[in-house]
Amino acid sequence: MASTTRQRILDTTAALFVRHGYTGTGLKQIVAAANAPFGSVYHHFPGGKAQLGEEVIHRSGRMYAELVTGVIDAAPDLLTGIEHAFAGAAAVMEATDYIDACPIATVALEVASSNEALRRATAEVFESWIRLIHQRLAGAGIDAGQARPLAIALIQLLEGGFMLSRAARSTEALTAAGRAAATLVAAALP
Amino acid sequence: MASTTRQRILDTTAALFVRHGYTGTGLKQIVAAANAPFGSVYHHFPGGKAQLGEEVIHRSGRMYAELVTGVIDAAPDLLTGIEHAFAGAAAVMEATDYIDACPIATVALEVASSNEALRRATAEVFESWIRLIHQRLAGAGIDAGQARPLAIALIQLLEGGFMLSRAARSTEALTAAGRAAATLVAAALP
DNA sequence: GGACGGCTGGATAGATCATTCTAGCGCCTC
DNA sequence: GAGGCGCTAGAATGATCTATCCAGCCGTCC
Repeated sequence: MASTTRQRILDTTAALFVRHGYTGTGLKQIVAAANAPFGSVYHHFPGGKAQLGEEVIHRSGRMYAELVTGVIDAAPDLLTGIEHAFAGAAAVMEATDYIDACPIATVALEVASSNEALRRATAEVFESWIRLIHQRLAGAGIDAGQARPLAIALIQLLEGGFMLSRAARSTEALTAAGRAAATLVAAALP
Repeated sequence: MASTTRQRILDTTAALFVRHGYTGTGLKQIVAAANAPFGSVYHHFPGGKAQLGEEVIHRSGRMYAELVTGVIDAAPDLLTGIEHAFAGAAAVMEATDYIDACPIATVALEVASSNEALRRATAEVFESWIRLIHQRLAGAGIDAGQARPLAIALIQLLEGGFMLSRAARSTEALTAAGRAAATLVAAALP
């Protein structure tokens, strides 16, 4: 029972969403990759692909938040923590052949104008990320008025960095994003 | 002959790509929206959906570059030009019910790991944008070593701003992106 | 005027999509 | 040991997808 069928479906779907997005990922493809029976999808997710997608978005959002905040909190100070996060993202991208980027970005853009439930799910994930970064910025002494827009900008740099890095198959964009992020944080620090 | 069938197909496909992405847009959907005969798609684009997609990416990339550089160059100085670009993007988003964002971002993420030809097309568009912004930064006196990574960061802020704005259906993210962009440019200016 | 070719209009094929349904396996409880 | 139920397994369905193919329209050029 190391992994239940349900968990395997969730994990596999998350991985396929990163590569091919929501509409580009088929249910048959999911069960084949997860070594799961087809019927189990509709047993565990009666709402079908939409419900599965929603759970994957929330789950991936939570897991990625833990990963990034873990990196930031492990650093001696906030600025180096931010730098580590971007450097780590670049390293993972290179190591995974420019596949393992943001787990929900592709889906977020795809569903923003076509699926209200999924759009809301991605919005909730982004908002939770903003809050987590905001906390850390405020904790480092950045004043309230600046902290939230700065948190948003940092996430945007990361997302944009993933986008350009994947397209160009190069870490240059993420390196540039990390540099810009460090500049912004350093300027806001008291 | 105000618009040829071929142009109408290209325009309509571009609009649908923004909303639903590459895999989410069907050929039948395109010809229906473009009021074009089905056979014309394969007459004008013998390579099928892939060729059509590639042309749309390059075409949209060129048009959007003209739009943004037009806004920047019309401003009295670079810094206000950048600010106008972000403010304009936010205004367009709000006016179009959070649909008209970056014309190639959705497709770029979708095809990055699944369609090499299209991935390369998006990479070429991003690279051309980087060069256009780079020129203007260098022209304003920002030194060569800083100008390129800064150009990349600005594009990333815009792309990330679009992503978060569309998801949240709010201009907050684009406003924050514009503020961060202005901070970065101001810090780099001599 | 007749022929040719670019373009249109749509039927058709073959694959794949999400979804539903039915049957049966295996474990847990009484 | 018997009954019930969570879960598995896959067939069947109808819609939709890309792509091919062919017949006909219409302007242009011989």
